[in-house]
Amino acid sequence: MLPNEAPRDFENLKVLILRRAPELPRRLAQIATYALHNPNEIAFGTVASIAQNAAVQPSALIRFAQAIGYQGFSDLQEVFRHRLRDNVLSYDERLQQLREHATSATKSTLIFDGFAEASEKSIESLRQKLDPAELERAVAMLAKAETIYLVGLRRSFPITSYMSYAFGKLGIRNNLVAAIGGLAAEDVSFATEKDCLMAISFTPYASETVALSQNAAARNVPIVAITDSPFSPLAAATPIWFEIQEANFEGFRSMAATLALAMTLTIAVAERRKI
Amino acid sequence: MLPNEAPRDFENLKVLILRRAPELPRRLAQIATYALHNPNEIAFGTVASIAQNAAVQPSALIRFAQAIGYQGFSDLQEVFRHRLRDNVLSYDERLQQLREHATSATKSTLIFDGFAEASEKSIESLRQKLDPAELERAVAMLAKAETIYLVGLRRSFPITSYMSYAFGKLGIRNNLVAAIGGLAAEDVSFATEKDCLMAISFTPYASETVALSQNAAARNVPIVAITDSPFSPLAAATPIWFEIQEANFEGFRSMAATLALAMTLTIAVAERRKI
DNA sequence: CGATAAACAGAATTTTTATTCCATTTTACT
DNA sequence: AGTAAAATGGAATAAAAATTCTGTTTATCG
Repeated sequence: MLPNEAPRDFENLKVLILRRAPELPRRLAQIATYALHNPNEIAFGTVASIAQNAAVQPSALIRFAQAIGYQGFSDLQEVFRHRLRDNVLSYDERLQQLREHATSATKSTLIFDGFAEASEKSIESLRQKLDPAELERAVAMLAKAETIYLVGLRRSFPITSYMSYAFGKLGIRNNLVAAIGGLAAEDVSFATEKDCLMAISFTPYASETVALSQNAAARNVPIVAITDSPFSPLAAATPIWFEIQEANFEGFRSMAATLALAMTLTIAVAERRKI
Repeated sequence: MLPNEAPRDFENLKVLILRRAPELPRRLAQIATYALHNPNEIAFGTVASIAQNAAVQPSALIRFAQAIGYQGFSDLQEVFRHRLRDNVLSYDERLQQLREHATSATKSTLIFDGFAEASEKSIESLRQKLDPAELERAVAMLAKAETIYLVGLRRSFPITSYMSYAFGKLGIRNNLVAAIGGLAAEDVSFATEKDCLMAISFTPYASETVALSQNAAARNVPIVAITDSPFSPLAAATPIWFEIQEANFEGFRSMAATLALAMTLTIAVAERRKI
């Protein structure tokens, strides 16, 4: 072992682990991966608890620590703890710090800060406005559906595609309506009163989304909508809808709040179904 | 002592300590002050070390913890530690907190709160870790590309599809690689050294994404990657990559930080091109 | 394919750490 | 000021945790 192994700060430790990992035995390499993935777990856990979570023997943790140059696991753990000791501030403290500093060096980080802040604002604002009763009704309606049809184009497509992925994972039948070659209309025409349509659209409202929703509404297909204004054509056509006003940065709207709501609906529906 | 003392979250604990401090015996009040001033010390120290720093006897710490309603010092310490973990409060903890506050809420809003919190934490954590120089390099590389190839499957697909939409709006030539019918490989095989590949993948890494990236790397196509660990196969194959560890709620990872970074890259590239 | 060394799991042991107990001091009250 | 109750310090004990050790398995090399 070379001199000056066993760094006392986290950054160098990370480098060390990365460098040594490939040449470590299987089980120890597994621990290396786990450690970088779950630094907080290492910082707070006990040898026994970490061993359990990482699916290794307690003794392997000590061997790992010693293999990369520490005296024992506790010695290594110190470094993980140290990182949290001075660095991590509470939320409020961090936000505070940010406003005071605003030391974004480059143009790119300015942009990132802008989006980060827009995201946080959007989520905070939705959190305050979101009506629990409305949410419950939407969840109930979606949970009852045989098939959930997901309609969202352009800006909204990432959201519906996420929902489709998550519903799929959760074993909930869904149909991601993709407007390729104008076939969208046919997809949705299969929807019945026993299904449910989830429509997402923001200004300027994509005409297909609006048309599909109105068509579905006319055929008594239940609809849940996410949109950005009570004047949206989606709101007009739909008894259950959520208003989300995303904060924007330089004209580019965040999507954080919409995404959070989409995830909520997805999981809540799955939970509801389980009962 | 009223029922339901002993909060499990730091915010309420702070309130409790402040409320009880005036009526506590001298030595215990001293500990109360010390605890509020040195939360990290409480979180990481041992009874003996904290006692020394706070100039009290070890037993006083246990008495303090019990006096404000905890079973022992370790029980109290848990709360101080929890604050530093980036784990979002779980269901149970939220329900608990709710009972303490006597606020009415539905299951769905609990889920929403969970995702909102996870999103905020993820973004904050990325904000701290994001390296401006790395970001600049990524932007420069993407800005130079004739065509930007976007690769991301499953969980990552919403992100790449958003980027594709935004790039399109901004008049930046891009190619959203969709792995439909195994055609993805052909798409990317057109990429040359003058283009750039943007690859996004998280555990468990989609094999197509990894294969495409490696293939592109072998042909000297510049690559920018977003992934969740230095051990990720994407990190190995790529000189420029970003590590994002999204906080999760009940096992479902937020995507807020990834999305914010994606938006940043998109806009920053457009800005760079304008010059 | 067999021998040797490395890696490993799990139990045993040692060390560290939290908690309890009790004698002494301080405080509050008459 | 005297007494009872509460608070405190510090040692003793109990609990928990880290580390070491040993027999067994797995990999490596001839």
